[in-house]
Amino acid sequence: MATGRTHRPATRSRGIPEATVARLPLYLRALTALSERSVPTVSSEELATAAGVNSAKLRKDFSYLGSYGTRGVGYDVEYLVYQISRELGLTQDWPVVIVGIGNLGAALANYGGFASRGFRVAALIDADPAMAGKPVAGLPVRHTDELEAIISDNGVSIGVIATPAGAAQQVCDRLVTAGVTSILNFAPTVLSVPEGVDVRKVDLSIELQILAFHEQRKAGEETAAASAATAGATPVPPRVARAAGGGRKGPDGDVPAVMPA
Amino acid sequence: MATGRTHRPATRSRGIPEATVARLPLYLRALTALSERSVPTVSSEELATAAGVNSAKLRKDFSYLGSYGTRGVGYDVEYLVYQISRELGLTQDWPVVIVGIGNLGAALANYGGFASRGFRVAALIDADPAMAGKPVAGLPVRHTDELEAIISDNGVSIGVIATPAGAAQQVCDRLVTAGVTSILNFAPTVLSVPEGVDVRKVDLSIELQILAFHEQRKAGEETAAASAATAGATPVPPRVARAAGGGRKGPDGDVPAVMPA
DNA sequence: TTTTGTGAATGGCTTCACAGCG
DNA sequence: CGCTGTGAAGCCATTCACAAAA
Repeated sequence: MATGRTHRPATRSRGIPEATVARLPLYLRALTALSERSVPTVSSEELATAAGVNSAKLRKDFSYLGSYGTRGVGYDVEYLVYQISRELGLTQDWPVVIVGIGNLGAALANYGGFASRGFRVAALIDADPAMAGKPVAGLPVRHTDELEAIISDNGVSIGVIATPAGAAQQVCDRLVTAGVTSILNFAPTVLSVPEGVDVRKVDLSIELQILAFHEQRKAGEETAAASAATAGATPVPPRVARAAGGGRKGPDGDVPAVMPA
Repeated sequence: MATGRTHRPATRSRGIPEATVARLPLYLRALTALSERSVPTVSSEELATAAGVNSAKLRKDFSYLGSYGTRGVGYDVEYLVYQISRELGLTQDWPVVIVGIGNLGAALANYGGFASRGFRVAALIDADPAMAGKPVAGLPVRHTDELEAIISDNGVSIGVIATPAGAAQQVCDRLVTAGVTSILNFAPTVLSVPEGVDVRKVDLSIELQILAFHEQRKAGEETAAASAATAGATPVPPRVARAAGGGRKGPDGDVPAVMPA
């Protein structure tokens, strides 16, 4: 429906696998902690434990960046911190805007993890005129009308969307038109963006749903048919146009196989 | 160091691939939207577009759940909503606790996406005595002392950690001891948990760092050596015990290759 | 001897392409 | 004839295991 490709075009980033890129911030965090304790060197085994991965994976990841270790010794902490920071682009200054200053937007504005990694909150933007001028996390909230000006004045290329779902696509379009090319989306919607724009999505309820899936599996081993037992407000299992017999059935045998009346 | 396995033991969930499980909530959201518009059936192509994936993947995902479609027609929206909800365990009621009622914790407590999907916030818990009793999102904040009692009184099996990093492991240990077996962690730390406990991690700054990586790649095509140009407060590139020559170099040729003095 | 760096083996996920069913 | 369901192929990521370097 919208413009061409959607949702992470996965631009095969020159050589470094996407999975490795996603782990670099993890390594960086562990290394920073070591650096603060003035630990000079670290082995792949130790660092892997601290980052919560296994050491073979870590060494392979680092091998994509270059040979930065010393055999028989390990990795120089400071040097690795620098190399990974540079690889991630954190030696630069990245101005970001946060759009949608509700509970979540305010939490993001106050989050210390941004500033400490080269991300500078250039502006907070909200559509509510009553919010305009009110200080949040030490910054005055600006009105949406100013969005385009703020983006171009500050050379912002990364935008964070924390609006309600209904407003997200519209905000996204304006951000992109104004020159933003990377978007972190907290709104529960799939955003359409033109080629060349990266979108990453964080969805709080999706994570919980994944946990619930596994949780259910754990419980399923004890209580036999626990499905409809616990709830007090489960809606009626909908009947549906669905033929009996034929293909494979649901994996657990307890498919209702409801027939139309 | 800590107890046995760490960070997502990836319990090969009987039949359904992890990647598929992670997409089910996405499909569910798209289907719910269709359901609200009273759309009776949907093709894999349409639904895939709405969910931001490609249609072959969607069909393969659904094939793990069973044959719920009708050839030549598509999928019955209501029926699929029910099947996916059931598969994810959302037909049950899941009481959750949120520990750490700072900015983020409050945002989570107010987030509507939980309640609408079977997750009921059973309690908000904070270590600050000054917070105790104060209402947040309509619930009184309880003190950490009551944590164990709250968990067992409400049969809570899912916990959300939104504390500062320093407190996270301790809170995690107490949650696990009290009976929680699934944890959603917003604190920027790797949590150690015993076998059988699932942990999922949401890290706001990691997502931004991944975006910065790609952003840097985009910019790199235009401005040649942009690395140290923009910043005004970049710390000194650390010198380090690193021999010249030998192995492969960094992928972009501009490795400083600093020598010890 | 210790620990890295990496080919080779393995396993999982995605995509293709089409048989089969309605 | 349209669209699902799915083997088969291809791709990407993880893990193994060891040669090479310090």
